[in-house]
Amino acid sequence: MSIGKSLAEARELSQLMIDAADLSKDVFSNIAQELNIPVSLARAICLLETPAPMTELAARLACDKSYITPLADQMESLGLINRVPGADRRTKLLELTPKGKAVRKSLGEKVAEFSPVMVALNSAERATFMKLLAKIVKP
Amino acid sequence: MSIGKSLAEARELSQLMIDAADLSKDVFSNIAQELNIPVSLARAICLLETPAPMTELAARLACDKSYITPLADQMESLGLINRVPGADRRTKLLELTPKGKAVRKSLGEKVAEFSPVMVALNSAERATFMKLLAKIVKP
DNA sequence: TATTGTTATACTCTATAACTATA
DNA sequence: TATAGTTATAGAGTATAACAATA
Repeated sequence: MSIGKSLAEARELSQLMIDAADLSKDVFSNIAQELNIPVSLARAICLLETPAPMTELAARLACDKSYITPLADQMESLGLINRVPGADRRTKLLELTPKGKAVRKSLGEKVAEFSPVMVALNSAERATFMKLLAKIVKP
Repeated sequence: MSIGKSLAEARELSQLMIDAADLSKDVFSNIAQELNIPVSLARAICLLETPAPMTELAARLACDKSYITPLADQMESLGLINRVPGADRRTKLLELTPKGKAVRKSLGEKVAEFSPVMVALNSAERATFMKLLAKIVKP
């Protein structure tokens, strides 16, 4: 294969992958918007299946802990979580309220229904896609 | 298939796809950094195979034209492009200098060599991957 | 001394709106 | 009137650093 060709292939394939990821994020944003939840909060809510310390949530979101405080403030003021005592007196767990759990369930259902990978690919294709993605991400 | 299972699959697959795209972007950022080019400029340079009006570059980068001016300023001050007259007296074309072309060539070569999709997948796998991505993005 | 969460601040990226000059 | 590029400004999203309480 010529160098020029692999160059073009690398660019095209990388760009297509980025486009697909962006599309997936856009769909998630739209789902969050329909539920009247800022998308940053929706992401956090998805990661709160069980109560978690704020530092742990920061790790899951791959962001700084200082970013979590205003996020938690917003979720709290929307009645989606409560700050409950943790192992320490330092630690606060973010725990979904019943309303928060309902929102999380709705998010999950809509993601399963409208996520581009679910809409565009059948079960066998998704299995293949998963294997290829794992190869790209893992090494 | 249970609803719970497809929900988990949707999330896992979407997240993996986003992770793969982020990895690809990180690799590109590192390549740009090694060449001492801000990544925003590197992206633009890749799209300037032939001289293009600034509005056209904005369209290719999917951004507002007002974002192009400072980008062009930086590229110009680094000696990577020149603003040359276009069809109109309004239009300016961004044209890579010899240095700009050399940087673009280096970028292309490194992308072809280090892009995660190229590193992780063989030719047949890339063909499959491309088809699946096209299905996700196109419809 | 190290860690949890908070606060205040600052930075990066990008867009909006108003402007100039052409068309 | 519409278009190309520019300018000034503003906003979203996120990080850094210093701090308080606790360990």
